[in-house]
Amino acid sequence: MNITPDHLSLEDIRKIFSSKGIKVTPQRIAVYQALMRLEHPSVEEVVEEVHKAFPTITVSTVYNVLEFLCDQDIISKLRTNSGRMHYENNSTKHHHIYDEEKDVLVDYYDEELNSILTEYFKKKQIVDWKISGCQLYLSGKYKE
Amino acid sequence: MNITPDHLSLEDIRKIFSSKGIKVTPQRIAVYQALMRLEHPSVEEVVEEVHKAFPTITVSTVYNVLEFLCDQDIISKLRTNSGRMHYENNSTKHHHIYDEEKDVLVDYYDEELNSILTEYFKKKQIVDWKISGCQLYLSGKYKE
DNA sequence: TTATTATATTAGAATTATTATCATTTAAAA
DNA sequence: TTTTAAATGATAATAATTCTAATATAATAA
Repeated sequence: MNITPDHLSLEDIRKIFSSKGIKVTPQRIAVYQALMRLEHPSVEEVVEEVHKAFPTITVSTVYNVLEFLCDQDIISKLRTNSGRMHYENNSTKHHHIYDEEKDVLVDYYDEELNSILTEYFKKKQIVDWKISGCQLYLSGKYKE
Repeated sequence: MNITPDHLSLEDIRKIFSSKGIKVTPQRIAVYQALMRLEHPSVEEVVEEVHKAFPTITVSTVYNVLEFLCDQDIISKLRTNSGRMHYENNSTKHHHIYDEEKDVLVDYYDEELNSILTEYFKKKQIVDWKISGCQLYLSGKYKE
């Protein structure tokens, strides 16, 4: 079974932090919870969401916390061509489609593709590299 | 046969531009030639290289030309997590590995992978999307 | 060849996201 | 409760990129 962050209670979050020896602060919890509610948000979007529950948190802190959670491998980040950084929970493996027209990033889940890639890179080792991430970055236009 | 930009003469470059109805300017040629000599350079690196042959060109112009050549599908761009934009010729299809430690982008050529992906997305259409780009973005650490 | 004109180049200002600094506060161990 | 290393916050600094508007030029047509 795949535990997705959507199911995490406040106690679960505290546990994730404590188990890694990370101090539990209200700011970290708030940022993590905001990330649970959003899809690969930009920092600006995280700030906006966090402010609903925690109006006094500063932008600095949001930046600090997001970067820190990345270092701890609790969340991950990626940069779109627009130049903004986006963050997301390390839950289910997925890829991204970037909408060039609207400058929007969309999750792309594809279990079959995952298996193909995993299978491929299991047999094919890239010499001299220790690969930690593998994401397909599709780009195009959404036809509505 | 695959014509890679390394083999292009000045006349070839003029032809590429003219055939698309693009004005041929010394600045555009210089930028394009610089791109032929470098591997997915950042704008700063392009500027440095172009300056060797064309010291009076401005940074503005380099930005303009690179963006313009992208619009014309002559070159393409991608952004690393460091935040800088990188440009490269649209020659042979390839992917990228991003070295998280050194903040360096490396080309990853893999014909077998290309066929697998092409094959896969031939049979699997992503509904409501017109996909124009498909790149694998690997990240990790180089073991020297 | 020259005149015309739409387009390209340029210098510099403005913007934007992000990072750095450092004083203040706080979580959690002793 | 006290202690202290670490986290937060206000603000300044930076870096890459975009914008603006004046000037210059490539390519077309006369």
